[in-house]
Amino acid sequence: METKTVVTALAALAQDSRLAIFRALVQAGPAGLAAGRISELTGIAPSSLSFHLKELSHAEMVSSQQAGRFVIYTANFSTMNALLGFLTENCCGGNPCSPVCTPACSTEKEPS
Amino acid sequence: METKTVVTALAALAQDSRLAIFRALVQAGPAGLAAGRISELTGIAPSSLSFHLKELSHAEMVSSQQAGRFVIYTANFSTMNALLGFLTENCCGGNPCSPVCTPACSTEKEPS
DNA sequence: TCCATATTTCAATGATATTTGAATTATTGA
DNA sequence: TCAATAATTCAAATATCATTGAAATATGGA
Repeated sequence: METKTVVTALAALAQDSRLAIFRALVQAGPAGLAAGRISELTGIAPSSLSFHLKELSHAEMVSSQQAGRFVIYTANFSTMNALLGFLTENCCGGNPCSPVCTPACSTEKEPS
Repeated sequence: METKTVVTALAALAQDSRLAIFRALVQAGPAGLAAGRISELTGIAPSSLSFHLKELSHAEMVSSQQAGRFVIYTANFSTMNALLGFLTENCCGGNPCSPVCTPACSTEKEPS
């Protein structure tokens, strides 16, 4: 993972609303959540939510797919794990560090 | 670790200059680096560096100590580990996908 | 003491981020 | 088709962040 990508991913998570969104999606698992449901769960206004989801998408922290009238968002576990990998290697190097989930959390589909 | 603290820590690392500073300090290990040395290594101007070091300090990602004319900065590994702990917990904890957590780093240093 | 070095602070500027509400696009069902 | 629902886009306002250079603080050595 390049540092530019890492900074983008970190910045995506380094914000109250977006961390809340991402956590909700992680909890929801591979099934994901519709945008409106995320709005309900987090109390973020739709237009603001759209803005943040776009940020998270751009950072490839979440994926989305249209389902009828709904847009379903899912946490992108592979990016999350790559980020964790980078942080563990580069920011924990040569020091005692905690166990990390290596591949784990595989999503059903991988839109690329 | 509270989410407010997490956001602060993530925001501290979510910036080119600060990620570079932090990585340099991680590489330097417990001995740390003087501010001027960090400036040399990263090419960040002193006043800008001070600003970023303050951000990192405020997020408790680095610690500092006066040593004569120099101020020595060191990476704060405990905060980093706490951050990784939070992120892995939220990545793999209590969600539908069965987590398979394995220790990513042994006690010995591995060449990367 | 005086001067050079190391670092921080400050104010000003420019650049990004965030939120809001209104307007827009797209889909479903009657 | 029309009306209702789901979500996004847009522009404007506000807030926060990052960089710069000059000035200030502090330490060590001649």
